[in-house]
Amino acid sequence: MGRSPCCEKQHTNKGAWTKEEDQRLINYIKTNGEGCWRSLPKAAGLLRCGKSCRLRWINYLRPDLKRGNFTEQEDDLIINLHNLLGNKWSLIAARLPGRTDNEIKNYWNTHIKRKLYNRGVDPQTHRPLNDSTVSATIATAVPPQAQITTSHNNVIVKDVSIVSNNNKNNYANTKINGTKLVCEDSNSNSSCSGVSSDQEAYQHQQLNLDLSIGLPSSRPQINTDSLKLQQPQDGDGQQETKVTPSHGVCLCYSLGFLRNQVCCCNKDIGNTVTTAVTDNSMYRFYRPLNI
DNA sequence: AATTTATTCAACCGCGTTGGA
DNA sequence: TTCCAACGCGGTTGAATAAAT
Repeated sequence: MGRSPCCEKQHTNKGAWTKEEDQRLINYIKTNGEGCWRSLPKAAGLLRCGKSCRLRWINYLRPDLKRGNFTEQEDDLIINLHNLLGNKWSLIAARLPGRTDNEIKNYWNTHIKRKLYNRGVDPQTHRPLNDSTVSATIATAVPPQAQITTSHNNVIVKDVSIVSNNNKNNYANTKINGTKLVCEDSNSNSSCSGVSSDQEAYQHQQLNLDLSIGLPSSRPQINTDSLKLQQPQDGDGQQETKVTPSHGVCLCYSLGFLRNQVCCCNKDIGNTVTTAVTDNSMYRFYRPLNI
């Protein structure tokens, strides 16, 4: 059994694309537009698998691609977005015009990982390499796809917006900093509420959480020059690297049912995770950026 | 100059998701 | 509701190139 192959393998080319193949693909897409990748190779006269054509176009031939080295600003943005999203390369790429998910993924693996290691930061967790203090209690209480990080005394649960079940009865039932959040289907006139409870275990039902991430509309862009790198020397000769952002950065996790919400917060919130309920049953979580 | 090792990145592969029949 | 083709994503591979010996 198993999945059938995406195309006939016997009569397809593999490996590097030739200039002629590139030109055929460009010409075809210019005339007919993107899409219907399965039938494209035959229509374009290419002995390639549809997937291969799609990848070649998206990662290399698209006219809006930016070529050349990544800038420092792009580096910082990638690091920040990865901190938020994890290895969601397509989501990260969506915030970097002209860059592809594949390009960013490669760049991450070859450059940024090393850069972060040199800073003493674990590229997966974005925490200091010698910091292993994650609350075991909370760690067992969040869905497997969520990411947990700590910032000072706060536990930050990220990436809880993976599952979406539109128009069904949905329950988001999770616990952050001892506050259990319940979000129910807006179609049934219910709303989100925060219920303090340190005792209740997480019960992961079906999440219906929209994640929107954006810099606050009324704030200036992050000045990366203001991120101060400190390397205090402790008694054992071990070094601990801390990066102290001079501003908190607003990261809005919108849990609810309205899409395309734009962050509207404009308050400095220091180093704590705070929550607020908006009038459209949205929860927003703010945290300072911690590189 | 030749060989080995490391690095980069385009391309592939497999799997999860989506949407139409 | 179920099935399945197509799409899209993330992890991995391997050829090409650069750097080191």
